[in-house]
Amino acid sequence: MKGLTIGKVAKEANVNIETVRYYERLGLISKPPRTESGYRQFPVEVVQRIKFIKRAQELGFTLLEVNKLLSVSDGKDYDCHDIQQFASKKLEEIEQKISDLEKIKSILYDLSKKCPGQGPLDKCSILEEFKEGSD
Amino acid sequence: MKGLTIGKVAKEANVNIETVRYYERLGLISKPPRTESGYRQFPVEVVQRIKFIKRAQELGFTLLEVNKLLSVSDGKDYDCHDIQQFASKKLEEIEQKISDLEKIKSILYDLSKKCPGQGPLDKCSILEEFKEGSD
DNA sequence: ATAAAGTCTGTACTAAGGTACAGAGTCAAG
DNA sequence: CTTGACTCTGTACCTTAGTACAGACTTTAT
Repeated sequence: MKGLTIGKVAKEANVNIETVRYYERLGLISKPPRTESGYRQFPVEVVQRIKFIKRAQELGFTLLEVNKLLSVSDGKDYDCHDIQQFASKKLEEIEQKISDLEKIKSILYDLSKKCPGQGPLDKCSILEEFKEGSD
Repeated sequence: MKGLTIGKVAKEANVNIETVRYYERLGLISKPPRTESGYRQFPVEVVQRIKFIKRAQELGFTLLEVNKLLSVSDGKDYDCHDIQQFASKKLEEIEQKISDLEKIKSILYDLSKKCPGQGPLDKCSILEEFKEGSD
């Protein structure tokens, strides 16, 4: 068979078959051609695309946002102004995310450092660090 | 009234009143004392805590994960081994998140750079960059 | 002292992101 | 040439994270 069956795609991308169909419905991946009998024939790239989607989700982007990200990347019908706007907004968000993650990182670091020394470790408030900049 | 009413907390933390109650139910914030008549009296710190929760969510942590993060930070019933494990697992995840975010960042950067020069910008695939390391 | 605004509990609803069938047809291996 | 593994569509269901009342009580502002 030409192209990948849905089962292969799902397996390669580490997702449920239904998830693939779901993404197709949402337009996150494009409708693949079908065989005579109606079986989907996916191009191999779709696996990469699904992995990207999953990853972006774990980074806190919604499927809608991922969709836009991908559409722009696909060169879909957006004008330059639109893309500039979108990119710079996302960039800001990402900067903030990175900086907050760095904070959490250093907190966790402290936390685990305090640990082997025993004690109730009650003064390691994660919140202290977040007094500024989280809002 | 001693402490903050639920309405004040919600307003300060920029969330719905119901969300505050919801978090209380889940144990993300502890049950506050009540007035004679049953009104909640929240300590001011709760606002900070809720902001932290919201922020962590935007970074892709589930409420369950946030709960653990906070419990550990609160010095709750975990032994050192537990905390070490947890912290190092989370640290790894965070490192990965940061590195993926950096990737997306540079992609967006490229995207917006290509833009003013017009053209269909069809070769800026976000996916190319994700071939390795996303899984 | 009375209205408006706030709060209480409990239950029900929503939206996002899937997941799980049922019932029917298709493909591939022995 | 049949049996088991796949796939199809469609609908229903699930979890997470809230949100929205209803009906009753409390506080506050005038």
